[in-house]
Amino acid sequence: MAKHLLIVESPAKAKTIEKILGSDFEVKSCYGHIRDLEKEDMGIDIKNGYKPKYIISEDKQKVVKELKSIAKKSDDVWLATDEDREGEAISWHLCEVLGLDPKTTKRIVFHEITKPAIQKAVENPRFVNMDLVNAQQARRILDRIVGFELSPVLWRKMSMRNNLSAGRVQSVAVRIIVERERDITRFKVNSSFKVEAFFSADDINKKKVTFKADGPDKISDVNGANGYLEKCIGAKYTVKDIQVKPGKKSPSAPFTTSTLQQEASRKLGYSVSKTMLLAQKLYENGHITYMRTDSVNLSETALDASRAAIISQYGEKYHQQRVYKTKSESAQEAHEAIRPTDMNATTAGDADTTRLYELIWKRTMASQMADAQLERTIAKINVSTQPDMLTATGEVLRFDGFLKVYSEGRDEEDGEDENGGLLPPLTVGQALDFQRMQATERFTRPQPRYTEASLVKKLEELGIGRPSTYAPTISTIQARGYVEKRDKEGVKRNFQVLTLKDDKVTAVTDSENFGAEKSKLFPTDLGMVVNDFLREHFTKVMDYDFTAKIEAEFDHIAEGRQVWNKMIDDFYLPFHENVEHTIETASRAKGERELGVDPVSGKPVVARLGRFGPMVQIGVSATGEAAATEEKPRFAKLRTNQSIETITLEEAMELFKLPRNLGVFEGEDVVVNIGRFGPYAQHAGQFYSLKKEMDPYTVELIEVAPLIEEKRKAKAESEIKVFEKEKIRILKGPYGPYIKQGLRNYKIPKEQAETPAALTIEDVKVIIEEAKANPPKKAPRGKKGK
DNA sequence: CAGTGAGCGAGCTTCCGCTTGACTT
Repeated sequence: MAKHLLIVESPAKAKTIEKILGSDFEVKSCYGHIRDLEKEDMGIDIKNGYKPKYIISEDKQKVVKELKSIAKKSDDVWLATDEDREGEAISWHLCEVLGLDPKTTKRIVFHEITKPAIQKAVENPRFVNMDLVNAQQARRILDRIVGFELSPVLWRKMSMRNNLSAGRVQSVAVRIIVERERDITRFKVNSSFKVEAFFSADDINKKKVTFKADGPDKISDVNGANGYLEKCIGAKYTVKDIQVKPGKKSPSAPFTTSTLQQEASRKLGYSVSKTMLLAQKLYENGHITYMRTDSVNLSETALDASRAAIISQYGEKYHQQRVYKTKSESAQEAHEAIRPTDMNATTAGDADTTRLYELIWKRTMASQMADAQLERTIAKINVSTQPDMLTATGEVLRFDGFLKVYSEGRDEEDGEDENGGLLPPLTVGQALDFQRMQATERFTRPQPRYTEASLVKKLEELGIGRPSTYAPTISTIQARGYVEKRDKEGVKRNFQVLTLKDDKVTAVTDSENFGAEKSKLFPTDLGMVVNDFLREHFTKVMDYDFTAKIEAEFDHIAEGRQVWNKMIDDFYLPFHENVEHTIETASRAKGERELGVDPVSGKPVVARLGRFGPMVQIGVSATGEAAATEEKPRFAKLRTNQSIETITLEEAMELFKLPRNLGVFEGEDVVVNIGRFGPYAQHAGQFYSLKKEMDPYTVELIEVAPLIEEKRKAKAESEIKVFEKEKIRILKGPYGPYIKQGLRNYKIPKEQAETPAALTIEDVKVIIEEAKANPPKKAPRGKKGK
């Protein structure tokens, strides 16, 4: 029997540490927080100094019971939760629950799971730091107050749905998305002309190659561009000056949670939650260190291992030991950076997991490798008819260094500044062989919409959220319907190109597809209306630096310079008064916007958020007695990519043209409309998707009728048996026969699936009953309890 | 993939951070 019980947060860590410590210690995990504020009355006794009321979380009952029984049998208990605010609080909660005295119970900390680190920790135990615990309690209580007081305000003041929420982190995340969207809407596109000249020259092997030189500053309009090219007709081009400058590139720091999510998104196209899921697997299988971290630090053992791997694979000159410092002020650095546990392992699990592992491996290697050495050549070219010179730039890699294994991906925001590759050898005074010059119209671009990963980057910069909450926060704002992840189709745009060749300037109009985006975050109308409401009434909490400000106060509490419930009191009194005042005075938020008047009836047309989502409306809703006499207003739902903020009167009027009744086919009306999945026709209770070339606004019955017949035929072929009265059908599916009742499908048990036509209605009912009795449970993420 | 859209009001919803399962197709 082990003498000491040592408790850590993560079970995967427990296993490793037990091996290191040997049989004197039994190492168990508590799986994170074991207690939380109860939900009734916010779990805070506000009148009594904000005394928190904790309960053991339902999903931790079992864990706590087990820890209690082992603790009883052990000589003593050691607390080895993470060394940060949350970890300290977990240790204190463990003391409370296991009946330990925080003043005497041994508390140890380490930042890496290596033998020397753990042994050193065991030799230097301390006790629970109550100041730090109080800082955590203040954090927890403030978040509960903000979340549980603001959300109910939304329930009362929003016209839509009832699972709305607001919080210190999520509401600011939504604000970031909303403001970027409005920047894009407001953005004024400017165009200008960029001049490029093409020359040919001999390369080192006396072969002719073409190289490019850039013209002077951008020219603002087509006349200017034309004038510039005209002036160059017949000009002589000579090399005036050549400069060669050395340069270097350095590797990035090893991965933190946030940078891993960004790179996996840019290079592998993984969503933030996919990255975390795969990283969790890698961690549990012992391939990488802990994946929720804000530290860029590598342990001594990791430095040694990567040095050995670099030297053996690439040689001594590729190695350069580096120590990185965290830029983020909010970092708590309880763990190491994310790195492989074994630098010699190359694969780990299935293809997707291995790709993520390789990314981590390469990034870790590169972080300990030498700089890449560059040589940049800048040649100035004189134009005999112009005062300004052209510039040709070339870049050559002299030593690849860390680029041998890894180069970091780039966000679109970083812009396009590609340098040409190699320039042919040039000498000062050399006359150049001119081929052509062209002035191309280019357009300014607004900032791109956020991806999940670039939103995480922004949140981290603002110090909002923690590594363990980035992925859940992004899920929450989508689940609440504030933000949508979707693609945007590009639009065709024309641009002009002027070309000077053979002493003649010619102009052509070319076209490009622009503005196409994939998997970007768009605010919904609900998101924008909620955001505006919160910004108007709760300015302080919605400030980008609100978190930073309160974090500074939590630090004061942690240093023992401030009393935690005094800090909460200072926040709560004005905040709560603001909540009460808003409930009393603010009107319901609808985001209403007048678009103009209906040209036919002369009635006003408005766009607003209705009870069932964004809509446009002709005419004003009348209430009371007037309602009986006045003509009712007409309503139309907005399409998926329309917004009440940007929809025009013309677009709104289009919406009222649908649904269209095309006439009668086989005794039933055919109605076309645009639904959630695109344009469709409805006939005799069935839905038929329209073909791409069919426009729901103009399509005629003659075109739609064959579609219905064709689909119906295909359907009949897949039908095995139909029970008309019960509206149940047995159908042929790709995985075998199945039963369809309304929208729901039921699998047919194996034995019966062989002769589906033999099934009676009684058999079918039994199958459905049984399927309903054992419903396939869907596990809602993060939901616990009933 | 419908239409619904005002207001009444029972009974519901909600936060952030720390950890993993246990579910199907």
